[in-house]
Amino acid sequence: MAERTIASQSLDPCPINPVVDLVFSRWTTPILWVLRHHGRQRFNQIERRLPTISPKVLTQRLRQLERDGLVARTYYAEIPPRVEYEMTELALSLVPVFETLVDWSEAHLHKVEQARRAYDSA
Amino acid sequence: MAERTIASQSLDPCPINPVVDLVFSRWTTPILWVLRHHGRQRFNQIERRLPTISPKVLTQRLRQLERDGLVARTYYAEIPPRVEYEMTELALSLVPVFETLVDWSEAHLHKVEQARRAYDSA
DNA sequence: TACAGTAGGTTCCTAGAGGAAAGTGACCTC
DNA sequence: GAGGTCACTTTCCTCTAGGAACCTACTGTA
Repeated sequence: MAERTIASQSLDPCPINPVVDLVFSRWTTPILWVLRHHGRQRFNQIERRLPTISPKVLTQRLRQLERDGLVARTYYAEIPPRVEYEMTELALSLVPVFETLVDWSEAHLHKVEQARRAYDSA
Repeated sequence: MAERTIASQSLDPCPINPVVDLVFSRWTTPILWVLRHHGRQRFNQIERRLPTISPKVLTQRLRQLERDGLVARTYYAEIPPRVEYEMTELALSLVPVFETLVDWSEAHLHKVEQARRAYDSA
């Protein structure tokens, strides 16, 4: 490992922080998961599939996902109004990321449980 | 996370939530990133590389990572005391996950910026 | 004598996320 | 005319993660 100056030490950002803020902030992965596995969904459909989310927070998250280009919102000016949400192509490009995480969970998550039990008993 | 019980699994089956809570909670990826790219590090070395973290929070995060089996802590009973932190094998198994995220960022993150500009100008 | 380095611990406090519950408006049903 | 549907919006409130500042014991150094 090469010598580094003090100045360069502080300039050492974690390059995955932006994508972590984007994809792994609260409720975003459950929402994307619902849209991925159930296709286009109306607001109340998503709400029913995520029983512990409040409508205020669901609205906030969907707006954020729409602004980030991960969710497409389609409004139908009917009475009563109808709104449908679906994943964009950009969000679909995240599917391999999610699959990597699922694979890691299946292979290694039990070791985390083991480590916690060992730590707590010591 | 406490509500993620058997009952909610049928309605809320996002299987990556546990690993998200584990790996992508605040400060954990920057800490792991520092350990990955600079090897074993002492407490103050990590602190200097993450200029905006407070010592209290750094202690909390390191304890949590140690409990989860992602970081190994070695204490040397010298005067003044010396403590070194390093990634465990379990944490090293996450490296492909991080690389997947880096790849996605390089390929797609600029589209998020575009989407935000388009949304904000509309 | 005074101070710095070491790895944190402790106390106090605040900003902000997020939950609960009620409201909105236009229409349809009973 | 009372209530339901839909997609939110608004208001109020609580909880907690996290920041700031200070403290610990011990020694080497100026």
